[in-house]
Amino acid sequence: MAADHRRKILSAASTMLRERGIERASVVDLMQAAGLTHGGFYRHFDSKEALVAEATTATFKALFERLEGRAAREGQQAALNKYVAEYLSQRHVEKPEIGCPIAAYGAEVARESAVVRAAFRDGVDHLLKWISGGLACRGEERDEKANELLTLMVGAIVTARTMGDRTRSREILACARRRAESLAR
Amino acid sequence: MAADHRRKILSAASTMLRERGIERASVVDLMQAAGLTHGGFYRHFDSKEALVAEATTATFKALFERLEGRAAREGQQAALNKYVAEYLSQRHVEKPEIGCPIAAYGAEVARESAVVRAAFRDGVDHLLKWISGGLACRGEERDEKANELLTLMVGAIVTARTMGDRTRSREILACARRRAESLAR
DNA sequence: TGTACATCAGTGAACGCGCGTTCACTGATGTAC
DNA sequence: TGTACATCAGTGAACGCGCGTTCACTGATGTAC
Repeated sequence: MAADHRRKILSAASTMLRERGIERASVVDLMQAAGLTHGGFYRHFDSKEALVAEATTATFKALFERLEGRAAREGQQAALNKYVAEYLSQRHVEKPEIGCPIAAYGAEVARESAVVRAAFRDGVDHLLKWISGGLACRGEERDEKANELLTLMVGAIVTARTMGDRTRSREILACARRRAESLAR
Repeated sequence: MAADHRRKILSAASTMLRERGIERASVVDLMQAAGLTHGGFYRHFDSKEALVAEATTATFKALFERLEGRAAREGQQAALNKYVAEYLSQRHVEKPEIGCPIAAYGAEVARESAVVRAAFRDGVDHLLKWISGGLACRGEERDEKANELLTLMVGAIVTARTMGDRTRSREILACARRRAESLAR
């Protein structure tokens, strides 16, 4: 029961952090979204900061489970291509709450405590490794391409989200997709 | 005197917004940084929101003045190359307060009011046009390259800042720089 | 140029509000015999 | 299997704090004659 509630809080946090950012995701709202009252929060987590770190880890973990499941079924290259296509979509621009945490609150993380930054960094590291594993080439070039690809994807979503305008954000996505395809093939 | 103070508030806001993000840049701290007490704020601006919009416009304006000054002196292509080199530098990763507002608080802007989003969008639009003007190629390809270049730059800084680790952020910058050079030549 | 008055920038205390966090309490869960 | 007790998750009121904003007041600036 308690463990179940803990999972619910983490899941609500995972969503709300990406939707609202760290600062605007309050403990009260979070607990309400998990179907609880705010007082019980500290039975599960030492502080909001600790929750943010753990929820970030959980968000990345859920992503990797999806990615690795796909890779096992369809192969690494196909899984990477699907991930890139999903990432560079209008849907991702409009639904930060189910999307990439780097694009959603990466900029905020730089101003957070060491615990949060460490959780985030581990996620980014792992993601880079996974992307690298799905690329056709070998050696150093592979890591370089993975860096460029992630950079391009994050930048495209952040920039597209600032535009509001669908036409402009579609253009930005289309340009990123073109380059991503040439990197991933 | 009053106009001078107004300018000082805008300048302090321009810096502090990039350093701390929108939420964490409080009116009290802002006014103190401008050498004033917080009470007088509302003689100059209707609300914090109005200030954020105007400060964003001012930040972009200052950027364009620098860029266009350089372009007049050294030519558009040279000015673009210099801008890209400055942007994709370790210094930019470590000093958000004097850097690009898109990388610093672009992700936050998506959650702000229409006034703030409009100010931001105008800045991004203008920046894309300026980048496009500095590229060697012509026509549609030029706009596409400008989109990809800005996307790459924003993504590199956001991602590098989440890493904390200098070695990793340097790698990310180096990869982005390599691609940027091939786009800008 | 000098005087009288209106305007308005700036001060600092105060406002209500939402935040993260604490705490006394309730009641359910789980352990010991 | 049943009873007694300890543990602990969850509630909801309350805490101090910093936020954006307001306001009565002060004093400097600027205009009118």
